[in-house]
Amino acid sequence: MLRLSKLTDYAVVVLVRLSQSAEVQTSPGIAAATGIPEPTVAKVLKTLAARGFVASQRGAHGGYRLARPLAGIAIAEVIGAIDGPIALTACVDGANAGCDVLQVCPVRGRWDPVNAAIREALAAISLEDMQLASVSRPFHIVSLARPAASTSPVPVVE
Amino acid sequence: MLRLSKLTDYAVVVLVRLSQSAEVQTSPGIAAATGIPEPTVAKVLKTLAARGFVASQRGAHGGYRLARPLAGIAIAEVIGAIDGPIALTACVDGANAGCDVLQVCPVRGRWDPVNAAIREALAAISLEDMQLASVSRPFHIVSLARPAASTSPVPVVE
DNA sequence: CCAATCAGGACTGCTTAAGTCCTGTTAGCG
DNA sequence: CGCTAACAGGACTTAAGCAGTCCTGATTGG
Repeated sequence: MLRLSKLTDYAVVVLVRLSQSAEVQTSPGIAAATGIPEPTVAKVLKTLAARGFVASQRGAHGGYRLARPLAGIAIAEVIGAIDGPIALTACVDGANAGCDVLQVCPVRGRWDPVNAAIREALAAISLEDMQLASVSRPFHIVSLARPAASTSPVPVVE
Repeated sequence: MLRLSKLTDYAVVVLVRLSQSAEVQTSPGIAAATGIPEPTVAKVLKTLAARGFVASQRGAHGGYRLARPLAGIAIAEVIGAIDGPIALTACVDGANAGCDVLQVCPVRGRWDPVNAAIREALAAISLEDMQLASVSRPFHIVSLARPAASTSPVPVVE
């Protein structure tokens, strides 16, 4: 499915949430605001803090705040921080030892341009872009992969 | 990791292999040539046949052959056929009912431009492109995600 | 008629991510 | 000075998805 991990999705949600206030916010507070389970929020925030996306304040009345503006954070960075390097197959990134079909694989290493293309596409979109899209447009998911199956009525929030 | 399923990787290998001969090729033969386990090759081929990428000939002396030229097959198509639609998160493609944080999620549906960007990138690369790259360039995997950690000595094939 | 081959599905084991919990450290406040 | 609120960091458990295998049936050439 070319699936992204949920943690990365959560990270984006949390970062956008943090951007909505200059004050420090606690992980329980963010959990309540986003609906994401508190331990999971804490886990994501710790990772984000370790990677320098957010700054933490320990002790009573502590919490987290953004360390960098949303506009300066590319999706690719968040994915790289949470999910690891962007690489579609295990063949790349030097871990070739585990590939049994290496000797005869006709496309080995050829995913590189594909990976590069995806990386570029993800580097060109910042979190602010996603947030702006959220404001300017309502919620429509048609014209994507599937021809708008629309199984369930989607509640549009303006 | 933004990982692609192995089956998709296999599908690409198998398709490229099929392109190297106009004759029908049996799944055991392809398995032997590619190093991929035979049942897995058969599984991939069945899917590819169902999606119209390859044509099958049943009975004795049967086998598979390409139904379309490599140049006309985009990576995105193969991924879509094997892995399902290209969508990074479960929020898209109409399956919104399962998202618990839907009501408060500030970026819901905002992955759409990201998905679209990736889809475009993958639609622009054909299997022939990957094959050509394989011919024109040797095997070097550096200058990718990681700064060439080179934990294990990678055998460079010139 | 027999053997080779594809078609299609069901089933199982494994890998990996998601989620939870525990312990330690830091900082404000009474 | 002690208590409490909050982050830091890791270990652990569970669950889901996928890879891989196998079985039965249908088709076709010799």
